[in-house]
Amino acid sequence: MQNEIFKSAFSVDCVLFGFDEGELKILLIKRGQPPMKGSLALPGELVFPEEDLDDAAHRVLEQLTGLTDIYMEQVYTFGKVDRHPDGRVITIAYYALVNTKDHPVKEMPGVEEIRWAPLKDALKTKLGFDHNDILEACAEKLKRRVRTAPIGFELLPEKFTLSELQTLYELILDKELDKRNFRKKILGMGVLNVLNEKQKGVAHRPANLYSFDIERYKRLVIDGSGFEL
Amino acid sequence: MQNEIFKSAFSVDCVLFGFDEGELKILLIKRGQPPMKGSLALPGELVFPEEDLDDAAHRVLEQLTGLTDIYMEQVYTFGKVDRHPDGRVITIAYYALVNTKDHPVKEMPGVEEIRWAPLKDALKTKLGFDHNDILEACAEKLKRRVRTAPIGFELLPEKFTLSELQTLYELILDKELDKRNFRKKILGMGVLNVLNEKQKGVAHRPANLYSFDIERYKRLVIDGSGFEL
DNA sequence: GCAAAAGTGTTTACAGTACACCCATGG
DNA sequence: CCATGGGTGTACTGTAAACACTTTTGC
Repeated sequence: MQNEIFKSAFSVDCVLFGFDEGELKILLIKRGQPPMKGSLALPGELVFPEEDLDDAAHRVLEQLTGLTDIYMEQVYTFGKVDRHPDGRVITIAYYALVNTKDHPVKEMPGVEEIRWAPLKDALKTKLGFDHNDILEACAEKLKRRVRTAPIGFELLPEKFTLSELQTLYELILDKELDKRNFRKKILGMGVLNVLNEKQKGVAHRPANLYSFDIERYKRLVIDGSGFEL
Repeated sequence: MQNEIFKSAFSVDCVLFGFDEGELKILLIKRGQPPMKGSLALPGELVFPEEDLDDAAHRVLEQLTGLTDIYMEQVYTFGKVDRHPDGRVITIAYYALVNTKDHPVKEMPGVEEIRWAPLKDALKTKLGFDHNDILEACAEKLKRRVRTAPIGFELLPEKFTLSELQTLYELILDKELDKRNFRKKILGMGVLNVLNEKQKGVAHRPANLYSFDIERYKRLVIDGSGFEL
Protein backbone atom coordinates (compact mmCIF):
# COMPACT_ATOMS: atom_id res chain seq x y z
CA MET A 1 0.00 0.00 0.00
CA GLN A 2 1.19 3.44 -0.80
CA ASN A 3 1.78 6.34 1.45
CA GLU A 4 -1.15 8.72 1.87
CA ILE A 5 0.67 11.56 0.14
CA PHE A 6 0.75 9.55 -3.05
CA LYS A 7 -2.89 10.10 -3.71
CA SER A 8 -1.40 12.87 -5.75
CA ALA A 9 1.95 14.37 -5.07
CA PHE A 10 4.35 16.54 -6.98
CA SER A 11 8.06 16.80 -7.12
CA VAL A 12 10.68 18.97 -8.73
CA ASP A 13 13.60 17.61 -10.74
CA CYS A 14 16.64 19.65 -11.68
CA VAL A 15 19.06 19.46 -14.55
CA LEU A 16 22.09 21.29 -13.20
CA PHE A 17 24.45 22.40 -15.97
CA GLY A 18 28.09 23.18 -15.34
CA PHE A 19 30.98 24.20 -17.58
CA ASP A 20 34.02 22.29 -16.44
CA GLU A 21 37.32 21.26 -18.01
CA GLY A 22 36.15 22.69 -21.31
CA GLU A 23 33.08 20.47 -21.30
CA LEU A 24 29.39 20.99 -20.71
CA LYS A 25 28.34 18.70 -17.90
CA ILE A 26 25.27 17.92 -15.86
CA LEU A 27 24.98 16.66 -12.33
CA LEU A 28 23.73 13.13 -11.71
CA ILE A 29 23.23 11.44 -8.39
CA LYS A 30 23.21 7.81 -7.49
CA ARG A 31 20.13 7.57 -5.34
CA GLY A 32 20.76 6.54 -1.74
CA GLN A 33 17.03 6.32 -0.94
CA PRO A 34 14.09 4.44 -2.38
CA PRO A 35 12.41 4.56 -4.75
CA MET A 36 14.96 3.47 -7.34
CA LYS A 37 17.75 3.35 -4.77
CA GLY A 38 21.05 2.80 -6.51
CA SER A 39 20.00 4.06 -9.91
CA LEU A 40 21.37 7.15 -11.61
CA ALA A 41 18.97 10.04 -11.64
CA LEU A 42 18.56 13.79 -11.64
CA PRO A 43 18.46 15.56 -8.31
CA GLY A 44 14.79 15.73 -7.36
CA GLU A 45 12.45 15.53 -4.39
CA LEU A 46 8.83 15.94 -3.37
CA VAL A 47 7.52 19.46 -2.87
CA PHE A 48 6.34 20.36 0.62
CA PRO A 49 2.67 21.28 1.05
CA GLU A 50 3.49 24.80 2.18
CA GLU A 51 6.20 25.62 -0.30
CA ASP A 52 6.10 27.52 -3.59
CA LEU A 53 7.38 25.57 -6.57
CA ASP A 54 10.36 27.81 -7.24
CA ASP A 55 11.33 27.68 -3.57
CA ALA A 56 11.08 23.91 -3.64
CA ALA A 57 13.39 23.75 -6.64
CA HIS A 58 16.02 25.79 -4.82
CA ARG A 59 15.59 23.87 -1.60
CA VAL A 60 15.90 20.49 -3.28
CA LEU A 61 19.02 21.50 -5.12
CA GLU A 62 20.58 22.77 -1.93
CA GLN A 63 19.59 19.66 -0.03
CA LEU A 64 21.20 17.34 -2.55
CA THR A 65 24.22 19.37 -3.60
CA GLY A 66 24.76 22.08 -0.99
CA LEU A 67 24.43 24.80 -3.63
CA THR A 68 22.60 28.03 -2.83
CA ASP A 69 21.63 31.06 -4.91
CA ILE A 70 21.59 29.19 -8.19
CA TYR A 71 20.01 30.46 -11.38
CA MET A 72 17.00 28.24 -12.12
CA GLU A 73 14.17 28.27 -14.58
CA GLN A 74 11.10 26.10 -14.93
CA VAL A 75 11.02 24.04 -18.11
CA TYR A 76 8.13 21.60 -18.34
CA THR A 77 5.87 19.43 -16.24
CA PHE A 78 5.85 15.68 -16.74
CA GLY A 79 2.71 13.92 -15.72
CA LYS A 80 2.33 10.44 -17.15
CA VAL A 81 0.27 8.29 -14.81
CA ASP A 82 2.91 5.58 -14.48
CA ARG A 83 6.03 7.70 -14.40
CA HIS A 84 6.69 7.03 -10.69
CA PRO A 85 6.76 3.53 -9.22
CA ASP A 86 5.14 4.52 -5.91
CA GLY A 87 2.02 6.25 -7.17
CA ARG A 88 0.82 9.34 -8.91
CA VAL A 89 3.60 11.89 -8.84
CA ILE A 90 3.89 14.58 -11.44
CA THR A 91 7.15 16.44 -11.59
CA ILE A 92 8.03 19.97 -12.51
CA ALA A 93 11.38 20.10 -14.29
CA TYR A 94 13.85 22.95 -13.83
CA TYR A 95 17.20 23.61 -15.33
CA ALA A 96 19.89 25.25 -13.23
CA LEU A 97 23.19 26.87 -14.14
CA VAL A 98 26.26 26.98 -11.94
CA ASN A 99 29.80 28.20 -12.18
CA THR A 100 31.51 25.00 -11.06
CA LYS A 101 34.83 26.68 -10.38
CA ASP A 102 33.55 28.87 -7.56
CA HIS A 103 30.74 26.61 -6.36
CA PRO A 104 31.84 23.05 -5.78
CA VAL A 105 29.09 20.57 -4.95
CA LYS A 106 29.15 18.77 -1.61
CA GLU A 107 28.29 15.20 -0.74
CA MET A 108 24.97 15.40 1.09
CA PRO A 109 23.04 12.92 3.19
CA GLY A 110 20.71 10.63 1.26
CA VAL A 111 22.96 10.71 -1.77
CA GLU A 112 25.10 7.67 -2.37
CA GLU A 113 27.23 9.33 -4.99
CA ILE A 114 27.24 12.58 -6.90
CA ARG A 115 28.99 13.12 -10.19
CA TRP A 116 29.39 15.50 -13.08
CA ALA A 117 28.71 13.71 -16.34
CA PRO A 118 29.35 15.17 -19.80
CA LEU A 119 25.98 16.10 -21.26
CA LYS A 120 26.58 14.01 -24.37
CA ASP A 121 27.26 10.92 -22.28
CA ALA A 122 24.35 11.56 -19.96
CA LEU A 123 21.98 11.77 -22.92
CA LYS A 124 23.00 8.23 -23.81
CA THR A 125 22.86 6.86 -20.25
CA LYS A 126 19.74 5.15 -18.93
CA LEU A 127 18.45 7.19 -16.01
CA GLY A 128 15.78 6.39 -13.44
CA PHE A 129 12.10 7.37 -13.80
CA ASP A 130 11.48 9.41 -16.97
CA HIS A 131 14.61 11.44 -16.36
CA ASN A 132 15.92 10.89 -19.87
CA ASP A 133 12.92 12.79 -21.23
CA ILE A 134 13.44 15.52 -18.68
CA LEU A 135 17.10 15.84 -19.52
CA GLU A 136 16.35 16.15 -23.21
CA ALA A 137 13.70 18.79 -22.64
CA CYS A 138 16.06 20.82 -20.46
CA ALA A 139 18.95 20.61 -22.91
CA GLU A 140 16.64 21.82 -25.68
CA LYS A 141 15.34 24.64 -23.55
CA LEU A 142 18.86 25.75 -22.68
CA LYS A 143 19.75 25.78 -26.38
CA ARG A 144 16.82 28.03 -27.21
CA ARG A 145 17.20 30.27 -24.20
CA VAL A 146 20.91 30.92 -24.44
CA ARG A 147 20.43 32.68 -27.78
CA THR A 148 18.11 35.32 -26.46
CA ALA A 149 18.99 35.75 -22.80
CA PRO A 150 22.35 36.42 -21.17
CA ILE A 151 22.30 33.25 -19.12
CA GLY A 152 25.57 31.83 -20.39
CA PHE A 153 27.43 34.00 -17.90
CA GLU A 154 25.91 32.02 -15.05
CA LEU A 155 28.15 29.14 -16.11
CA LEU A 156 31.35 31.18 -16.12
CA PRO A 157 33.47 32.71 -13.35
CA GLU A 158 33.01 36.44 -12.90
CA LYS A 159 36.07 37.11 -15.04
CA PHE A 160 36.41 35.15 -18.25
CA THR A 161 38.04 35.30 -21.67
CA LEU A 162 36.15 35.64 -24.92
CA SER A 163 37.42 32.24 -26.00
CA GLU A 164 35.93 30.64 -22.92
CA LEU A 165 32.62 32.32 -23.67
CA GLN A 166 32.76 31.20 -27.27
CA THR A 167 33.62 27.60 -26.37
CA LEU A 168 30.68 27.57 -23.97
CA TYR A 169 28.28 28.76 -26.65
CA GLU A 170 29.65 26.24 -29.10
CA LEU A 171 29.03 23.45 -26.61
CA ILE A 172 25.52 24.52 -25.75
CA LEU A 173 24.46 25.15 -29.34
CA ASP A 174 26.43 22.14 -30.54
CA LYS A 175 27.93 23.96 -33.48
CA GLU A 176 31.11 25.83 -34.32
CA LEU A 177 31.17 29.60 -34.40
CA ASP A 178 33.47 31.94 -36.26
CA LYS A 179 35.86 33.67 -33.87
CA ARG A 180 35.82 37.11 -35.48
CA ASN A 181 32.07 37.18 -36.00
CA PHE A 182 31.43 36.00 -32.47
CA ARG A 183 33.61 38.68 -30.94
CA LYS A 184 32.19 41.39 -33.18
CA LYS A 185 28.69 40.48 -32.14
CA ILE A 186 29.12 40.02 -28.42
CA LEU A 187 31.29 43.11 -28.02
CA GLY A 188 28.91 45.07 -30.24
CA MET A 189 26.10 44.44 -27.79
CA GLY A 190 28.02 46.35 -25.17
CA VAL A 191 27.17 44.18 -22.19
CA LEU A 192 30.74 43.22 -21.36
CA ASN A 193 33.23 45.17 -19.29
CA VAL A 194 36.73 45.08 -20.68
CA LEU A 195 38.95 44.49 -17.66
CA ASN A 196 42.52 45.69 -17.30
CA GLU A 197 43.61 42.21 -16.55
CA LYS A 198 44.99 39.27 -18.44
CA GLN A 199 45.22 35.52 -18.15
CA LYS A 200 48.33 34.29 -16.35
CA GLY A 201 50.55 31.27 -16.74
CA VAL A 202 49.40 30.20 -20.17
CA ALA A 203 51.89 29.06 -22.79
CA HIS A 204 50.66 31.50 -25.38
CA ARG A 205 49.62 35.10 -25.69
CA PRO A 206 47.46 35.76 -22.62
CA ALA A 207 43.85 36.67 -23.28
CA ASN A 208 42.14 39.75 -21.93
CA LEU A 209 39.55 39.20 -19.21
CA TYR A 210 35.96 40.42 -19.38
CA SER A 211 32.99 40.55 -17.04
CA PHE A 212 29.27 40.66 -17.70
CA ASP A 213 27.68 44.04 -16.90
CA ILE A 214 24.12 43.43 -15.82
CA GLU A 215 23.32 47.14 -15.59
CA ARG A 216 24.24 47.72 -19.20
CA TYR A 217 22.20 44.68 -20.13
CA LYS A 218 19.15 46.13 -18.36
CA ARG A 219 19.51 49.42 -20.22
CA LEU A 220 19.72 47.48 -23.45
CA VAL A 221 16.45 45.71 -22.64
CA ILE A 222 14.73 49.00 -21.86
CA ASP A 223 15.86 50.38 -25.24
CA GLY A 224 14.18 47.37 -26.78
CA SER A 225 17.38 46.14 -28.40
CA GLY A 226 17.65 42.96 -26.37
CA PHE A 227 20.21 40.19 -26.30
CA GLU A 228 20.43 38.06 -29.39
CA LEU A 229 23.27 35.85 -30.41
CA MET B 1 -11.61 21.89 6.93
CA GLN B 2 -10.47 20.97 3.53
CA ASN B 3 -11.20 17.95 1.47
CA GLU B 4 -8.66 15.13 1.73
CA ILE B 5 -7.59 15.52 -1.88
CA PHE B 6 -6.36 19.00 -1.11
CA LYS B 7 -3.37 17.73 0.70
CA SER B 8 -1.91 18.24 -2.72
CA ALA B 9 -3.91 18.32 -5.88
CA PHE B 10 -3.29 19.50 -9.39
CA SER B 11 -5.46 20.97 -12.04
CA VAL B 12 -5.17 22.03 -15.64
CA ASP B 13 -6.28 25.43 -16.93
CA CYS B 14 -6.74 26.25 -20.60
CA VAL B 15 -6.50 29.44 -22.56
CA LEU B 16 -8.53 28.70 -25.65
CA PHE B 17 -7.78 31.08 -28.51
CA GLY B 18 -10.18 31.66 -31.38
CA PHE B 19 -10.15 33.93 -34.41
CA ASP B 20 -13.60 35.35 -34.82
CA GLU B 21 -15.10 38.40 -36.50
CA GLY B 22 -11.60 39.57 -37.38
CA GLU B 23 -10.58 39.54 -33.74
CA LEU B 24 -8.40 37.33 -31.57
CA LYS B 25 -10.51 36.08 -28.69
CA ILE B 26 -10.22 33.77 -25.75
CA LEU B 27 -12.86 31.73 -24.00
CA LEU B 28 -13.92 32.69 -20.49
CA ILE B 29 -16.45 30.97 -18.33
CA LYS B 30 -18.52 32.26 -15.50
CA ARG B 31 -18.06 29.57 -12.91
CA GLY B 32 -21.23 27.74 -11.91
CA GLN B 33 -19.49 25.75 -9.19
CA PRO B 34 -17.45 26.62 -6.14
CA PRO B 35 -14.76 27.63 -5.52
CA MET B 36 -15.15 31.15 -6.86
CA LYS B 37 -18.65 30.46 -8.15
CA GLY B 38 -19.83 33.38 -10.23
CA SER B 39 -16.43 34.76 -11.07
CA LEU B 40 -14.93 34.91 -14.54
CA ALA B 41 -12.19 32.37 -15.08
CA LEU B 42 -10.40 30.19 -17.56
CA PRO B 43 -11.77 26.73 -18.20
CA GLY B 44 -10.03 24.45 -15.73
CA GLU B 45 -10.55 21.44 -13.51
CA LEU B 46 -8.75 19.01 -11.25
CA VAL B 47 -6.80 16.19 -12.87
CA PHE B 48 -7.97 12.66 -12.13
CA PRO B 49 -5.54 10.36 -10.32
CA GLU B 50 -5.37 7.94 -13.24
CA GLU B 51 -5.13 10.41 -16.06
CA ASP B 52 -2.13 11.75 -17.98
CA LEU B 53 -1.80 15.52 -17.92
CA ASP B 54 -2.35 16.01 -21.64
CA ASP B 55 -5.41 13.78 -21.53
CA ALA B 56 -6.73 15.78 -18.62
CA ALA B 57 -6.31 19.00 -20.56
CA HIS B 58 -8.34 17.63 -23.46
CA ARG B 59 -10.96 16.12 -21.19
CA VAL B 60 -11.44 19.32 -19.22
CA LEU B 61 -11.80 21.40 -22.34
CA GLU B 62 -14.36 19.00 -23.74
CA GLN B 63 -16.23 18.87 -20.46
CA LEU B 64 -16.56 22.64 -20.27
CA THR B 65 -16.96 23.53 -23.95
CA GLY B 66 -17.91 20.36 -25.83
CA LEU B 67 -14.85 20.70 -28.08
CA THR B 68 -12.88 17.61 -29.09
CA ASP B 69 -9.64 17.10 -31.02
CA ILE B 70 -8.26 20.50 -30.22
CA TYR B 71 -4.65 21.52 -30.68
CA MET B 72 -3.17 22.07 -27.20
CA GLU B 73 0.26 22.70 -25.81
CA GLN B 74 1.55 22.88 -22.27
CA VAL B 75 2.82 26.30 -21.27
CA TYR B 76 3.81 26.61 -17.63
CA THR B 77 3.00 25.34 -14.17
CA PHE B 78 1.79 27.74 -11.51
CA GLY B 79 2.41 26.66 -7.97
CA LYS B 80 2.18 29.45 -5.41
CA VAL B 81 1.07 28.06 -2.06
CA ASP B 82 -1.94 30.36 -1.73
CA ARG B 83 -3.12 30.41 -5.32
CA HIS B 84 -6.23 28.32 -4.63
CA PRO B 85 -8.68 29.19 -1.84
CA ASP B 86 -9.40 25.56 -0.90
CA GLY B 87 -5.89 24.29 -0.35
CA ARG B 88 -2.72 23.40 -2.14
CA VAL B 89 -3.49 23.10 -5.81
CA ILE B 90 -0.89 23.64 -8.46
CA THR B 91 -2.09 24.09 -11.98
CA ILE B 92 -0.61 23.20 -15.31
CA ALA B 93 -1.51 25.79 -17.92
CA TYR B 94 -2.21 24.90 -21.56
CA TYR B 95 -3.10 27.01 -24.51
CA ALA B 96 -5.49 25.66 -27.10
CA LEU B 97 -6.34 26.79 -30.63
CA VAL B 98 -9.68 26.34 -32.33
CA ASN B 99 -11.26 27.30 -35.60
CA THR B 100 -14.39 28.91 -34.19
CA LYS B 101 -16.24 28.85 -37.49
CA ASP B 102 -16.38 25.06 -37.74
CA HIS B 103 -16.33 24.27 -34.03
CA PRO B 104 -18.86 26.23 -32.04
CA VAL B 105 -18.70 25.84 -28.27
CA LYS B 106 -21.67 24.41 -26.39
CA GLU B 107 -23.14 25.37 -23.06
CA MET B 108 -22.14 22.56 -20.72
CA PRO B 109 -23.33 21.57 -17.23
CA GLY B 110 -21.51 23.27 -14.38
CA VAL B 111 -20.91 26.38 -16.44
CA GLU B 112 -23.11 29.35 -15.72
CA GLU B 113 -22.08 31.23 -18.81
CA ILE B 114 -19.52 30.87 -21.53
CA ARG B 115 -18.25 33.71 -23.67
CA TRP B 116 -15.65 34.70 -26.20
CA ALA B 117 -13.83 37.80 -25.01
CA PRO B 118 -11.37 39.80 -27.13
CA LEU B 119 -7.88 39.01 -25.84
CA LYS B 120 -7.09 42.67 -25.25
CA ASP B 121 -10.16 43.10 -23.07
CA ALA B 122 -9.57 39.85 -21.22
CA LEU B 123 -6.04 40.95 -20.34
CA LYS B 124 -7.56 43.95 -18.57
CA THR B 125 -10.35 42.02 -16.84
CA LYS B 126 -9.93 40.72 -13.30
CA LEU B 127 -10.18 36.94 -13.44
CA GLY B 128 -10.50 34.40 -10.63
CA PHE B 129 -7.53 32.64 -9.00
CA ASP B 130 -4.23 33.59 -10.64
CA HIS B 131 -5.77 33.33 -14.08
CA ASN B 132 -4.55 36.73 -15.16
CA ASP B 133 -0.96 35.47 -14.81
CA ILE B 134 -1.84 32.33 -16.71
CA LEU B 135 -3.49 34.27 -19.50
CA GLU B 136 -0.46 36.51 -19.89
CA ALA B 137 1.92 33.57 -19.97
CA CYS B 138 -0.16 31.84 -22.63
CA ALA B 139 -0.49 34.92 -24.81
CA GLU B 140 3.30 35.36 -24.66
CA LYS B 141 3.88 31.74 -25.49
CA LEU B 142 1.55 31.92 -28.47
CA LYS B 143 3.40 35.00 -29.73
CA ARG B 144 6.72 33.19 -29.57
CA ARG B 145 5.43 29.92 -30.95
CA VAL B 146 3.51 31.25 -33.90
CA ARG B 147 6.71 32.56 -35.46
CA THR B 148 8.42 29.21 -35.62
CA ALA B 149 5.66 26.63 -35.88
CA PRO B 150 2.73 26.43 -38.29
CA ILE B 151 0.12 26.62 -35.57
CA GLY B 152 -1.72 29.65 -36.92
CA PHE B 153 -3.64 27.40 -39.30
CA GLU B 154 -5.35 25.76 -36.34
CA LEU B 155 -7.26 29.01 -35.89
CA LEU B 156 -8.46 29.21 -39.49
CA PRO B 157 -10.96 27.19 -41.51
CA GLU B 158 -9.42 24.64 -43.86
CA LYS B 159 -9.69 27.09 -46.76
CA PHE B 160 -8.61 30.65 -46.11
CA THR B 161 -7.36 33.74 -47.89
CA LEU B 162 -3.91 35.20 -47.46
CA SER B 163 -5.41 38.34 -46.02
CA GLU B 164 -7.13 36.34 -43.31
CA LEU B 165 -3.85 34.65 -42.51
CA GLN B 166 -2.06 37.97 -42.41
CA THR B 167 -4.67 39.61 -40.18
CA LEU B 168 -4.38 36.68 -37.81
CA TYR B 169 -0.62 37.03 -37.58
CA GLU B 170 -0.93 40.75 -37.05
CA LEU B 171 -3.31 40.18 -34.17
CA ILE B 172 -1.19 37.54 -32.49
CA LEU B 173 2.08 39.41 -32.91
CA ASP B 174 0.37 42.72 -32.20
CA LYS B 175 2.10 44.51 -35.04
CA GLU B 176 1.39 45.41 -38.64
CA LEU B 177 2.95 43.45 -41.46
CA ASP B 178 3.63 44.49 -45.03
CA LYS B 179 1.28 42.75 -47.43
CA ARG B 180 3.74 42.06 -50.21
CA ASN B 181 6.50 40.89 -47.90
CA PHE B 182 4.14 38.68 -45.97
CA ARG B 183 2.89 36.97 -49.12
CA LYS B 184 6.36 36.58 -50.53
CA LYS B 185 7.55 34.89 -47.38
CA ILE B 186 4.67 32.58 -46.66
CA LEU B 187 4.31 31.47 -50.28
CA GLY B 188 8.08 31.08 -50.53
CA MET B 189 7.99 28.50 -47.78
CA GLY B 190 5.86 26.31 -49.98
CA VAL B 191 3.57 24.93 -47.31
CA LEU B 192 0.36 26.27 -48.81
CA ASN B 193 -1.75 24.68 -51.50
CA VAL B 194 -3.11 27.18 -54.00
CA LEU B 195 -6.74 26.15 -54.50
CA ASN B 196 -8.73 26.67 -57.67
CA GLU B 197 -11.36 28.44 -55.72
CA LYS B 198 -12.24 31.99 -54.82
CA GLN B 199 -14.13 33.89 -52.19
CA LYS B 200 -17.79 34.47 -53.01
CA GLY B 201 -20.21 37.24 -52.31
CA VAL B 202 -17.69 39.95 -51.43
CA ALA B 203 -18.07 43.47 -52.74
CA HIS B 204 -14.58 43.55 -54.19
CA ARG B 205 -12.24 41.39 -56.19
CA PRO B 206 -12.57 37.93 -54.67
CA ALA B 207 -9.46 36.50 -53.01
CA ASN B 208 -7.97 33.17 -53.90
CA LEU B 209 -8.29 30.42 -51.30
CA TYR B 210 -5.41 28.44 -49.86
CA SER B 211 -4.99 25.45 -47.58
CA PHE B 212 -2.15 24.37 -45.33
CA ASP B 213 -0.28 21.31 -46.61
CA ILE B 214 1.03 19.42 -43.62
CA GLU B 215 2.93 16.89 -45.76
CA ARG B 216 4.92 19.61 -47.44
CA TYR B 217 5.57 21.12 -44.03
CA LYS B 218 6.95 17.81 -42.77
CA ARG B 219 9.28 17.53 -45.74
CA LEU B 220 10.46 21.06 -45.04
CA VAL B 221 11.27 20.10 -41.45
CA ILE B 222 13.23 17.04 -42.58
CA ASP B 223 15.28 19.23 -44.93
CA GLY B 224 16.11 21.33 -41.89
CA SER B 225 14.62 24.48 -43.39
CA GLY B 226 11.80 24.80 -40.90
CA PHE B 227 8.97 27.30 -40.56
CA GLU B 228 9.99 30.83 -39.68
CA LEU B 229 7.96 33.94 -40.12
C1' DG C 1 62.80 29.78 -32.11
C1' DC C 2 58.84 27.06 -31.78
C1' DA C 3 54.20 25.90 -30.38
C1' DA C 4 49.77 27.64 -29.11
C1' DA C 5 46.06 30.46 -28.69
C1' DA C 6 44.89 35.73 -28.92
C1' DG C 7 43.57 39.31 -31.56
C1' DT C 8 42.04 41.93 -35.62
C1' DG C 9 38.93 44.02 -40.94
C1' DT C 10 37.16 43.53 -45.21
C1' DT C 11 34.38 41.65 -48.75
C1' DT C 12 30.36 39.17 -50.28
C1' DA C 13 25.80 37.31 -50.30
C1' DC C 14 21.32 37.10 -48.69
C1' DA C 15 17.35 38.34 -46.26
C1' DG C 16 14.51 42.12 -44.49
C1' DT C 17 12.25 46.35 -45.48
C1' DA C 18 10.01 49.97 -47.82
C1' DC C 19 7.06 51.34 -51.22
C1' DA C 20 2.54 52.41 -55.30
C1' DC C 21 -0.34 51.05 -58.72
C1' DC C 22 -3.79 48.23 -61.42
C1' DC C 23 -7.58 44.57 -60.98
C1' DA C 24 -12.05 42.24 -60.15
C1' DT C 25 -16.22 42.31 -58.08
C1' DG C 26 -20.90 44.04 -55.84
C1' DG C 27 -23.88 47.48 -55.32
C1' DC D 1 -19.03 54.24 -62.08
C1' DC D 2 -17.64 54.02 -57.49
C1' DA D 3 -15.98 51.79 -53.35
C1' DT D 4 -13.51 47.98 -51.53
C1' DG D 5 -10.03 44.96 -50.74
C1' DG D 6 -6.95 41.67 -53.94
C1' DG D 7 -2.89 41.13 -56.12
C1' DT D 8 1.85 42.13 -57.83
C1' DG D 9 7.77 43.61 -58.37
C1' DT D 10 11.83 46.25 -57.53
C1' DA D 11 15.38 48.86 -55.32
C1' DC D 12 17.72 49.58 -50.99
C1' DT D 13 19.76 48.53 -46.65
C1' DG D 14 21.69 46.17 -43.07
C1' DT D 15 23.06 41.98 -40.97
C1' DA D 16 25.18 37.27 -41.44
C1' DA D 17 28.93 34.70 -43.21
C1' DA D 18 33.35 33.68 -45.06
C1' DC D 19 38.03 34.22 -44.67
C1' DA D 20 44.14 34.72 -43.12
C1' DC D 21 47.66 36.73 -40.96
C1' DT D 22 50.27 38.99 -37.02
C1' DT D 23 51.07 39.08 -31.89
C1' DT D 24 52.39 37.56 -27.36
C1' DT D 25 53.61 34.44 -24.18
C1' DG D 26 55.95 29.85 -21.98
C1' DC D 27 59.06 26.47 -22.68
